[in-house]
Amino acid sequence: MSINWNPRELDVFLTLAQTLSFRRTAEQVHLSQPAVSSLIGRLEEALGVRLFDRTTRSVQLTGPGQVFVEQARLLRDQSDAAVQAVRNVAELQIGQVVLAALPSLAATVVPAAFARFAVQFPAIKLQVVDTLSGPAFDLVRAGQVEFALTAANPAYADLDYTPLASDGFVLLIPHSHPLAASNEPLHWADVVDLVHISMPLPASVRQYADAALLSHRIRFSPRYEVEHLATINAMVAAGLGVAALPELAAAVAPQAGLLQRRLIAPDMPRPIGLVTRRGRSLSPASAAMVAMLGEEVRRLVPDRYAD
Amino acid sequence: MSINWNPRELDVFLTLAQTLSFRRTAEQVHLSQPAVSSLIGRLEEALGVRLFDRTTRSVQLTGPGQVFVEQARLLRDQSDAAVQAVRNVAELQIGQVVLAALPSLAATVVPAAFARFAVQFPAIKLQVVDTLSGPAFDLVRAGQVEFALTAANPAYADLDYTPLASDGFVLLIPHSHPLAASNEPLHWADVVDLVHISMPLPASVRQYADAALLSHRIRFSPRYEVEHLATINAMVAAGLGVAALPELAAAVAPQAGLLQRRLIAPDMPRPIGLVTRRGRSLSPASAAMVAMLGEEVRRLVPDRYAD
DNA sequence: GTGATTTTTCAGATAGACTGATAAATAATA
DNA sequence: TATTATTTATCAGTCTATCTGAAAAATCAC
Repeated sequence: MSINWNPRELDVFLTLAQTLSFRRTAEQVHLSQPAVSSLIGRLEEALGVRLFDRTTRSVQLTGPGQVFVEQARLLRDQSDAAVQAVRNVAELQIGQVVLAALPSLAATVVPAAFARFAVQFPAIKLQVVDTLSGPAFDLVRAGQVEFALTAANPAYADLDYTPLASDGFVLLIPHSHPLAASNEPLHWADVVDLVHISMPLPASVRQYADAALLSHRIRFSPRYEVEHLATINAMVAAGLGVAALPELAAAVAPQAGLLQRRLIAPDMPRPIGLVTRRGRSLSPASAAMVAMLGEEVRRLVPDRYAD
Repeated sequence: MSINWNPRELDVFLTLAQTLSFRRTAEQVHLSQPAVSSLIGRLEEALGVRLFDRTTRSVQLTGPGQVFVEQARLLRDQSDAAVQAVRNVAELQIGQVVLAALPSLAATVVPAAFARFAVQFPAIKLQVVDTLSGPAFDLVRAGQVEFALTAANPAYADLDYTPLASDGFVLLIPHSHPLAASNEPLHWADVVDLVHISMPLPASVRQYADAALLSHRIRFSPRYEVEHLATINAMVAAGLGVAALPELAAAVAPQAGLLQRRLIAPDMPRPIGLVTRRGRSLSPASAAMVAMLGEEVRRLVPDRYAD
């Protein structure tokens, strides 16, 4: 049924249909004249139909030949369109990026990266799913997002994980605070007894901190508990107390008049990285987005613990 | 820009996209497995895009690969449609026949042939242009009809002419007429003095007869002149006289009770044949129609003068 | 680590397409 | 009518692209 032509053959056929001369066609398509003869002959044999009435002095399209001219034009256009469609994906002229990210990342590096990406590739649709670490892995595995920006999780060994940065704890203090004098890392033990402002217990940030500190036998009891990071920042700036937060959370609602000092002993780095389906390459659009996200993450949270 | 794919390659690609296994694809398309590998590799290189993410344990379509699946399906369908369209013309599933014919032929052999043709090839459109000999040649030359069924004309040497039959004169007589006794050809000289019924002078049939007889010094003066062949037949049948008509004209309105005897001395055969553009093959539909017309002509008017 | 399965790589074989030369056909010209 | 110019078809030889079979490399399961 199907014939084994290729676009080049169609091109030669269409050129002949236009010039009605084997010799001139041969010149135009950069083939010898016998090659054009046999190519048309093959096409006719494959179709089982004579496409040209020809003598040594005249070449004319037959009825079936005229029909095939229309069909060949359609085929050539379709062929070019197919290549173009694939190239468009490859060249970021079309496509989409769908990713999952932790709330703190979705509120910091993701908007920054999206803004830069949209300028460079305006035709790509962008979508971020704001979710916790566990569901982020599930979304990647189910193929609902192409990749996730989240904390490492050894429970999901069937997915690929590429570390980008480490999210350590910092102590948020006002400029005027005595601890603002130095830049050295602080020890938890030296600051737990200060007046702390934190989020309510159910918040993942708080869970994470409490659990980690507990394993180091440090009791952490903040005096103020407020719902929003912006409120914490404002209260710290107002001098009501200090706040121990993951670096990324501290960056969510930046405010003037605040300083950060790293908290160690224990150092509780949370490795932030890229989660993808194993053995599945990213779309060109996603690959470009990953590159930008990486830059933004490193700008905000230097990976002090890398290798 | 354009890639040198062919339908077979697309087929292999689509099979691989479905099976997601090089080995099984190779089996299905009857190729060795390395051949499938290199074929996909060539396709990827030509497109400049990776179509499959593959390890030795898994094969998955990439984003661009998915786009190309849709495009390849469209291309394959288009390719099949192209072949089908051409074959439909060739196999008389679609198409048209447009021919010119002399009035006497358009009223006799053409309807008979059309009737048979329409039964065998119901999808072909049929059209006949009822015209005189000169315009018939012009219509063929201008390409407005594909061929013409008409009398030979040496003035149009640039067109091909294929003789089919000869239209000689017959004398139409009633059964009861004394001349009905024999079947031998009659001599014009023996019948010009009978009571003749004919058409008016402007009619081509009459012009043709008068001119030919004049060149043989035979004076022809019919007593009755009527407009329609059917009327002539009826009058002859009623015993009002006889009628000298071309064989084909006599066949236009056949009537019971009439006999024909050939008229000779002079014998005035008008060669009836097929006129086509030189070096231009007929469409399959027209070729089939020509065959049927030939049969009908020969059935009605045996070519006594052929070769 | 071992074995089973699958894809990739490689070397050799082959079919099909291209080239150049030549033949055949046709129309114009003498 | 013969000759010439031009064009397409045919043919033999060469070459390239693709195929096959064997072996290597990679990956997962046990």
